[in-house]
Amino acid sequence: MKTLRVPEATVTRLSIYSRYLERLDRNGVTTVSSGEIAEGVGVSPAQVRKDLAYFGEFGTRGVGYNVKDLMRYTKKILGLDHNWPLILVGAGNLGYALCTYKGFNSRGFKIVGVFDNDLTKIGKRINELEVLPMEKMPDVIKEHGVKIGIVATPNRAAQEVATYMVKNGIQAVLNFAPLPLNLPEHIEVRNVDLSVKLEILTFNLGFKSAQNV
Amino acid sequence: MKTLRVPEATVTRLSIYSRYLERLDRNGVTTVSSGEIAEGVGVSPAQVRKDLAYFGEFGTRGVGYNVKDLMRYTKKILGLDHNWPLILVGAGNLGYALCTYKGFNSRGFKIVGVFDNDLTKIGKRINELEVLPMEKMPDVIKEHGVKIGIVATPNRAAQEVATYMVKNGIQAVLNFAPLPLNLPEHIEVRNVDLSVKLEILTFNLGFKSAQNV
DNA sequence: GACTGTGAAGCCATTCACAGCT
DNA sequence: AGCTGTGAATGGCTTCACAGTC
Repeated sequence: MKTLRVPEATVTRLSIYSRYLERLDRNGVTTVSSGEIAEGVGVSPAQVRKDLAYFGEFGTRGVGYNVKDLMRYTKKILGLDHNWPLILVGAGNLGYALCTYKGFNSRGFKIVGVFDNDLTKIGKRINELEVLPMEKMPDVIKEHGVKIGIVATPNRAAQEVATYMVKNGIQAVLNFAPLPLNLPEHIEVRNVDLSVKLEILTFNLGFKSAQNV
Repeated sequence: MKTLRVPEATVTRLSIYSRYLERLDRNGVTTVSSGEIAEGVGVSPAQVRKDLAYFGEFGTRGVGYNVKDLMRYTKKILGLDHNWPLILVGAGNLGYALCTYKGFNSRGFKIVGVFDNDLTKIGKRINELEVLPMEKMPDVIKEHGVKIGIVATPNRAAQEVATYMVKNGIQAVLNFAPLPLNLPEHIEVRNVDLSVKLEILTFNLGFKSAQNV
C-alpha cells in the first residue's frame, strides 16, 4: 500500500461515500459501480476511483465493488472500525443539539461527557448525561480515553476551553466557534462554521441577480 | 472590476476575513495589513491579497487596508449589505439551536418562519416564532420575500422538504441532512455535514498513530 | 461488454517575487 | 521603507483515456 499524502478533499469524499454505501447496504444492494456511487453523491466516476485508489484496490474489473466490503474498508480507513468517545463543552442549544444528534451515534461517535461553567446548566441532564463542571473533565478524559473534544461554547470562551482540553490530553478538536483556535501544531483542529455556507449562498444569489441586469 | 469566476475557496475565506475585520473594528483597530489578516485567520498574506484582488483594489500601498472600509466592502461583496430572511424546516433540537444561533443574526440573517409536520411540535414557540405546519410556508415565503431555506429535518424527510421549498420559490438551500439533495440546476445548494469533519479527525488520528509504529 | 485502476494531461488554486505606490 | 497588486511559476487536484481484468 502506497501511502502518499492523501488530499483532505479525498478524505471528505470518502466519508460521504462511506455513508452512501451504508445506505445502499441497508437497502439490500450488494454490488455498485464507481459510476453509481458518483451519481449518488454528486461527483465524477473517475474521482471515486481515484479516491479509492489512494488506499488500495477494492473493486473487480468488469463488475464493480462489493457494497458490504467497500463499506467496511471505507469505515476502517476513516478509523471507524471502533467507537470514539467524545467530550463536548458548552451545554447551550447547539451543544444540546449535538448531544442528541443521531448522525454521530450511527457512525460510532459517543459523547461521554458534557461540560459547562454556567452554574445554571451544571447538573442538568441531556439524555443520560449530566452536565458537569469543567473541573471534572480530566477524570472523564482519562476514564474513557477520550481523544476528541467538541467546542460548542460562545466565542469568548472557545480559546480558553480548547486550551484546557489540550492541557488535559485531548488530541483533536472540532470547533463550532467561528474564530480560529490557537493550539499546538500537533493538535488536529477542524472548524464547522455555520454561517460561512450561508454567506456562500448569499454571494452566489447576489452574483446571479447581477448577471440578470 | 474584472469579474472572472471566483473560486469558492476564495468566497469562503472572504467570509472569514469579513468576520475577522468586524472583530478588529470592534476592538478599535483602524488599519490592517494583509500579513496581519493572514496571521489572524491562518492563511498566507499573498492569499489574502489575491482573494481581495478578485473584487477590486481596497488597500493603500505602503500602508495596508482601512479596517472599517474593508469590512464594509467584504460584507457588500458577500451580499450582506442588507438583511436576509430565512425559513427553516425541522423543529427538532438542531432546528432549535439554529433558530437561536447568535452568529446568524449578527451577520444579517433572520429566521422568519419555522416549519414542521410533527403535530406535537406545531404551535410550540422558539423565541418569538411559532412553529407552523408546512402548508403555511408559501405565505411566509411570499410575505417576507424569502430566498433561502434551511433543511434541518431527519434524513428521510429532507428531499421532500427541499423539493417543496423550491416549488414555493426558494432559490438557495442550506442542507444539514447528510445526503445529497436532488434539486434543479439553478438552485444553489450547500451542505453542512456535522460528522464529516469528525471523520477527518479520526482519519488523521489513525494516520498519526500508524506512523508511530 | 463492462468496469476498474492508473499514467498523462489539463486545469485550477496557491505561492513567489517584484514592480508600483505612498 | 513598507505594503499592495499582479504576472509568472509552482504545486496539487481532477479529468481523460485507455490498458488490464473479469
